[in-house]
Amino acid sequence: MNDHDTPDSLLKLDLQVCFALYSTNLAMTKVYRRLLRELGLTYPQYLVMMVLWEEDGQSVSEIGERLFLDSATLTPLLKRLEGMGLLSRRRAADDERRVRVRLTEQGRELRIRAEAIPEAVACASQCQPEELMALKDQLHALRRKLNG
Amino acid sequence: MNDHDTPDSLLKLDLQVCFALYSTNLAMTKVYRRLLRELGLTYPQYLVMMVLWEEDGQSVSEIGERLFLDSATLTPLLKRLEGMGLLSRRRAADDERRVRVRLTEQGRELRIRAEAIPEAVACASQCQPEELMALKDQLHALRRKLNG
DNA sequence: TGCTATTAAATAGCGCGCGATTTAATATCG
DNA sequence: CGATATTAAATCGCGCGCTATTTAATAGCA
Repeated sequence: MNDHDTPDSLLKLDLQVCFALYSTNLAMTKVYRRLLRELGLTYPQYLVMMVLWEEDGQSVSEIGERLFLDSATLTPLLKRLEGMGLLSRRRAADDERRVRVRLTEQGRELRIRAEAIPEAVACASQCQPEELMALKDQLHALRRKLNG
Repeated sequence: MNDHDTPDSLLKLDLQVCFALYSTNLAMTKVYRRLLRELGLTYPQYLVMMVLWEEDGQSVSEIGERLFLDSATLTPLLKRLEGMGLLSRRRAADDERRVRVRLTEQGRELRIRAEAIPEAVACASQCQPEELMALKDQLHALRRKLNG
């Protein structure tokens, strides 16, 4: 039975979109898991490292704004990265509520090894750049609407 | 700096797609969480219920194939749904390795209350049906490539 | 100044998702 | 038949992601 044949096609359609989002995200995470294993990182940890590679010394909430995550998720994650020797966490001198997160030398060096990851993921996706660009834009638009 | 200005634009582009997928999925889950709270379900539990509403009496691995999940995820989840009185789990008589999952009367009845969910999600997404359809197809295509 | 409100981060508890392993039942083959 | 291989589900341990709450520091204001 096709969606268009049912009176509630709109309802079923969006369900399929949400499940497509959910299951594709699982598939994407699996690809990253395999690639990131040799770096010793999970995908969320990799995202945090990328945020810091782009701009070091951000606070927990600044990182959270970039990644749409809060301190309940980030604090334990950052502690694990700290335990691996990739970064340091210290209260800011001017405002001791804030915790500044700084890369260690080892954390900065990891970037070089991580630069092979995107190409490997692109290879696994086997998509044309235009497709990926279009998909990205649609996802961003949907995210904005869902968050707003 | 625009992606097109850098020599590694392809690499950055796909990163953005993966993060878009990740963060949009988080946003989608948040919307569902609020809507599903009154039903007492999480989004993965809701997915399992939908699979069973569509065809009752499936085994754990059959449910898993539909949802791209394995028994390590499903067994505890199904036990929770069983504890809520929504379904029963029993070893199949003809092959005692398999566990048949059946909806209870209460589980079947929940479907009526759940029918309001898709419309509410569609409303939150504020997208045109054509957009959602296009997005769904692109996600399915990407998922197939990532899984394959 | 001193009081309250707000903010940042941390914590506790729960439910996924999964890699790895275990247990038990069935299938296969000599 | 019996030994081995395969399969289905369960189990264990870990890392998110989140709600709700707590702790501590700063802001705002009489």
